[in-house]
Order: sequence, then C-alpha cells, then structure tokens
Amino acid sequence: MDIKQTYSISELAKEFDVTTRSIRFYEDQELLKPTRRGQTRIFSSKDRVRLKLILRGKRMGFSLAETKELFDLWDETLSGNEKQLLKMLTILENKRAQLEQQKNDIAQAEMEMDTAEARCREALAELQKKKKQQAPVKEEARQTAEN
Amino acid sequence: MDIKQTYSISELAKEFDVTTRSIRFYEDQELLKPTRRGQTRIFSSKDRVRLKLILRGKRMGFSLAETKELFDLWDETLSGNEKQLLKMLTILENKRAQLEQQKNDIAQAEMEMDTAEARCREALAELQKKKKQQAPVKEEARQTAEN
DNA sequence: AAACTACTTTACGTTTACGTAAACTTTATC
DNA sequence: GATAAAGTTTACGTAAACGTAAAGTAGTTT
Repeated sequence: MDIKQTYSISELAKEFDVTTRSIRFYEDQELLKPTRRGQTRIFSSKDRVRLKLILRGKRMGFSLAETKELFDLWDETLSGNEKQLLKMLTILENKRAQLEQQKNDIAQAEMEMDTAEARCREALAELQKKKKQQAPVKEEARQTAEN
Repeated sequence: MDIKQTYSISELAKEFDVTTRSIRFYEDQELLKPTRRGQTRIFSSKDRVRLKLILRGKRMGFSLAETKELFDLWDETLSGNEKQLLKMLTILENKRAQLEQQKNDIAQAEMEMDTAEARCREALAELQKKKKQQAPVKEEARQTAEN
C-alpha cells in the first residue's frame, strides 16, 4: 500500500510546507482532530485531506473560520436528517456562486494582464528602435491614461 | 458624458459597498492618492479604478501590500526604462502562474462539490424511500469514508 | 444663529493567523 | 547514562485590516 494510515506532525508539515505551529493551531481551532499516543499527535489520512483542504481554502481567500464551518457542516450532513441535507445543498449553491465570482475575477485579471503585457512590449519595442537609431530623440510628453 | 471625473469618499463607499474607514485606510497605505479641496478628499477616476482593483484583489486573496506592490510597479513601469519593463514582464509571468494555481484550486473545489452534492442527493433519496415505505426500517451501520 | 450633514484627524481596540521563546517530556542513538 | 532529536505546553508578541469612539471643521438648510 502506498498511502499511509497515520502521519506525524512533522511529516505533514514537510509534505505541505507549513510549520508545525500552524498545524497545532489548526488543531486548536478544531479544524484537525488528531488522536494521541501518549502526548504525541497522530494524524489520520482524514486529517491529511482536511489539511489539504485548509490550505487550498487559504489560497482561495477563505478564512479558517469559513473552512471550519464547512467541515462541521459536512460532518453534520453525514449523519444527516433531511433538514441538514437541504441546508447543505443550499450552502453548496452559495459556494458555487462564490466560485463563479472568483472565476470572473480571474478572467478579468487575465485580460488586464494581457493589455499590461502588450503595453510593456510596445514600450520595449520603442526603446529598441531608439537604440538602433542611435540618435537620441526628443521624448514626447506621454499622457498615459490608466486602464 | 456618463463617467464622472471626480468622486467623494461616500460616493465611492456606496458604489463599492465599503466603509469610508476602509477607503481612508487604503489612502493611508498609499494605495489611493486623492487630492484635496481644503481638507476634503477628491478621488479621481484613476482612484476609482484602483479601488475596484483593490477589492478584486481581496476577493482573490491578495493582501493590500501585494496590490500596492503591483500599483507601484506599474507606475514605475509607465515611466519605464528597459530594466523596469523587463522586471514587469517577469512579474506578470509570476502572477499568471498564480492565477493558474487558483484556477486549478477552483476546478478541484468544483469537482469535490459535485460529489458532495451527489452524496447529499443520494442520502435525501434514501430518506424519501424510507418515508414512502412508511414502515420504519432498521438503519444500516453506515461507514461513510471522507473523500 | 442653530442644527444638521458630510467630512476630517487622532488614537486606541479587535480579530485572524500565526511567530517565537522558554521550559519540559519522550524516544532513539552513541 | 549522556545527549541529541522530535515532540509537547504555555504564553507573550506581531502584522494586517480594519472597527469604533471622540472631538473637531466646513458647508448648507431651516
């Protein structure tokens, strides 16, 4: 078997490039629930998955509190009565909307980066031309409006 | 003309649904540079654009410091010598990589939400079936592994 | 002129997400 | 059995991004 069943704190820290401090903090905030052998923490593969989700959440701009909320909700959902299940479904819808917003934001950002890059390249080309002409040219007063 | 040239602090606050406190804070951190009439701030449409960028950045998980860095870099770039321009280009590349990462994260999240939703619907269907049968059925020990 | 509204500065408070140091235990190694 | 290596708790510190008074100014409406 390739997937281990349990992990030490430093194993996880190394794998995901976070400090042990962070991991302990996540436990303190109840996002992770390692068991103990003596006083040493033992992380399950479920914990590992959750750590991965925490970090992805952070990259996507989610707070730990938000992520914890989702975890808790999912746990409740698993032992779920109808109300919980329906609540989960609406929350999923909300999250989907959030993702849509983020995709829009990213698309916008990409477009702006395209035009920014184009401008850079133009400016560079300009500089190259001047260099070739070897003769210093008077610089135009350049009214560059922000996009 | 539809686009105003200048804006008051509360106009911008209302339009983008942020507090005036935040706007003043952004100025304090030098992300916005309104002029003054007396001691009242007057925001240009450039400021307006930047505010929009700041907020989008936040939604994408960027810190104010990161955003400021980009603003400053872009300003330098505009009056740019070759070195600045090249630096800008490499930074743009980095940002593109970041966006790729985010897109991956989002795609992953969407997939997981798909399976989560599917599970919810299955569980709901189960509940419905039981209800219809009207006869209470013994509940199976349910070993639901986390994805 | 009084009151209201929108704006201002100053400054201390708060939350989040850890960093960092100190002092201690447990386990492996020489 | 000393000592290092990896783990632990406790606790204070910090940066970021504002919130929240408090107290003042500037214009304008009644």
